[in-house]
Amino acid sequence: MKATSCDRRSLIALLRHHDISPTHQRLEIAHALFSRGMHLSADKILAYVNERHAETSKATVYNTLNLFRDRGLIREVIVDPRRVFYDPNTQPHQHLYNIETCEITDIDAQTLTVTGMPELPPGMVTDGVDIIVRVRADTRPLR
Amino acid sequence: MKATSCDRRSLIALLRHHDISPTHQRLEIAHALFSRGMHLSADKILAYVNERHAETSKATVYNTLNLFRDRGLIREVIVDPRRVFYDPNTQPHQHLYNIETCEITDIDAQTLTVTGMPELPPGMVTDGVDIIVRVRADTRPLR
DNA sequence: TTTAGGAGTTAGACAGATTCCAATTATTAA
DNA sequence: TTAATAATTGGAATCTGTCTAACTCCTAAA
Repeated sequence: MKATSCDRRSLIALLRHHDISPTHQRLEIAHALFSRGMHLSADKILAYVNERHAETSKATVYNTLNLFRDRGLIREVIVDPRRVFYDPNTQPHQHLYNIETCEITDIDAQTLTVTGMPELPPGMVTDGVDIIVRVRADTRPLR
Repeated sequence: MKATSCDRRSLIALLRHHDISPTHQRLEIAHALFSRGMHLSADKILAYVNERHAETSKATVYNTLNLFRDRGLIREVIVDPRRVFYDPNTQPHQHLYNIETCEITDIDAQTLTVTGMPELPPGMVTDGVDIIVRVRADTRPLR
C-alpha cells in the first residue's frame, strides 16, 4: 500500500494496513510526514505536530518514528551526522543532499543506477544500497 | 600526496604538505589513523592515542579530525547516525557497512560505479557521491 | 455500567557524541 | 629572548535520542 492521499480516512487505512493501531498521535505524526512528502527530522516533526497546541510528547514522536520505520511505512535517511531524517517515500530512489542547507531531494531510481555490486562476505546479505549525491553552491565567480 | 608509510618523518611531511603544522598531538592522531588504515570513530582515536599515557584531550581530537577533514587529509563516513567515522583513504572508493557490527569495509572504485548523474539545480556543484552498501548476517537457516 | 488488562503516552532523567569557552601552554618569527 | 600567534586543555554546554515508571485510554468481558 502506498500513501497517496493524506486525509484522515486514508491515513487510518495506511496504518491499519501496516498493523499499527491508529491513535490520535500516530495520525498526527503520519500526517506531518505524508502531507508534506518531505524529509523531516524528529525535531521538525515534533514542532509541526504541536504547532497549534501541544498534544504529543518527544518520546511518542521517537517511538512512533521507530515503529513506522520497523513496519516499513517510512525510511531513515542517514546523510547528516547530527540527526536522522525520515522519508515518507519507501519506493526505491536515491538522494541529493545540500550540505549547506541540509535539504534533501529525491533522485528517481531510474536516473541513478549502480553497476557491479561487490561480492559479499559469506553469510552476508544486502540490506540496502544508499546513494547520496552531496551538493553545495558553486563558489566560483560567474563571469 | 598520499599516505603510504607512517613513520614520524613521513607523517610530518604529510601534514606540512597540507599546510598543517605538525604538533605532537596531531602526529599522534595521524599515526592512529594512518598506521591502522581503518575507519575509526573519534572515540576510538582518543582511546588509541592515550593508550600508554594520556597526552591528548578530547577537544583536541575533535579539533584535529575536523582540521584534517577540512584540509582533505581524511574523509568523513556518514553511515551510522550515532557517530562519525573517519577514513584515512581519500582515494575514490565506496563503503560496505555491516549494520550489526558497525564494521566498515572499502569497496574499490572500479567495482561499484554509478551511471546517470542527475542534473543539478542551477548554481550547484557536486561535492561527492557516497555509496553505502548496507549488509547484515543472513538469517535464513543454511540447510 | 463497572472493571481489569493491555496498549499507548508522558515528563523528565539519562546517555553519548560533539562543540564551545576561557585559561593555559607551545610554537614561531623576528 | 620575546612578543605574537597558534594549539591545547578541562569542563561546561548542547543536542539527538533512549529509558523508565507512572499515568491514561481503550476495549472486551462480566
